[in-house]
Amino acid sequence: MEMGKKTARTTTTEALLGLLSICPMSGYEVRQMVETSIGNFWSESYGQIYPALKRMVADGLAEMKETRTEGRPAKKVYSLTERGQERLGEWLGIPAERQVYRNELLLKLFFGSRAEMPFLRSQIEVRRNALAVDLARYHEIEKRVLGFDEQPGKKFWLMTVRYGIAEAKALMVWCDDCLKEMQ
Amino acid sequence: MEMGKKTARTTTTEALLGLLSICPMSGYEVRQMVETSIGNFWSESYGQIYPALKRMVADGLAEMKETRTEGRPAKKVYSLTERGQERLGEWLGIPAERQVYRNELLLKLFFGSRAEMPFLRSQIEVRRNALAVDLARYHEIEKRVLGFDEQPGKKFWLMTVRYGIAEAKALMVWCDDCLKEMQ
DNA sequence: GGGTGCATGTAATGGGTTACATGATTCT
DNA sequence: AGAATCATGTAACCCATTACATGCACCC
Repeated sequence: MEMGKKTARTTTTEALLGLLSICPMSGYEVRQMVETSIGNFWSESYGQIYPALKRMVADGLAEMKETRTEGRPAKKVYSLTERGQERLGEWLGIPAERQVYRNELLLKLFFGSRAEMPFLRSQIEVRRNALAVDLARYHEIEKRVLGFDEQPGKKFWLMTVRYGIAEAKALMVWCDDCLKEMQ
Repeated sequence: MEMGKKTARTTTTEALLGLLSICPMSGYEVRQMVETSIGNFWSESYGQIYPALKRMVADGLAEMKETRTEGRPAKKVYSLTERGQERLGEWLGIPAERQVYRNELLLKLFFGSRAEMPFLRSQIEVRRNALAVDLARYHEIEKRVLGFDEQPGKKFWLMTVRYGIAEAKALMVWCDDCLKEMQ
């Protein structure tokens, strides 16, 4: 019953390995990075980040150096150790698992016959609008990334952005189809 | 900092309200329903279902009746009360929130410059294949649902299936684009 | 007697967000 | 003096999965 998965699950630690591989950072900067660069498909809160960084140092995956900049509070900058880089490499080699994302909109839609049609339509309209906003933002990001100098990460960042674009476009079409159905 | 969301979050209870509105069921049957009908966009485990059903009875949202069928273990069948139906209606009226899904594949891809290209390609190939399998299954489901008699839920079930189809198709194209990029 | 499917549940564990708590520095 | 931003952390809580525990009924 309800079977065994030996959980080699991806977690905060792996995300931090990746981020620190781009450049050494403090916990606060990690949080900002998450929001500005991988925020479209990943999230981390302080409550996860700070303890994880500590653990990584304890496990020999990262090193900490306290630094002071003129006119700023002191900060603790973390960088990967040799072992941390190895660990990152290992993790990148394991195929990503697909968990079932819980999709609240689809759940509500599935029970649509119990709802009032106008409410339901508005559900879809709200989503369509949100997707349009996303799409515009993704195009912005794409343009910005295209402007970067040639660097190793560039092509991969573009791929992640284009995932967002492909998904948003497809789902907008789906929304339109649904709205037609609901007349 | 890290702001207040007054959490009217969707949870097991709401999903159960919906499922029980389709027909009265036992916890065991709920689990089966989840796997066979909404499993593509929702998940629930026994560890959630049984306690939630109990709570719903305590909150006056559902009623329990123990029934015995010849040659089967006894089971506890739950059905919605008046209040349960109202609660379902209210929930259906609230626009679904979008949480940021954590997408492990994109996370790995974002750090792609630290990985070996063959590993990375295989990540994408694995995903492409999984999507193809999904797509075939969705088409199967679509065909089956189209065969149903006319009933209130039918058009909504089709919408949820077509969401899966739209998404899978778009992401397969994305996979192909990525693979071309990675040569 | 043993495997399988039906059926109900709890406890341990994991992983995450939110709220709380504190403090430096800079700008207005 | 007060607001905003930079900076670090902990504790409470929530929700979910996994593993464990039990038992009936049926068929081989």
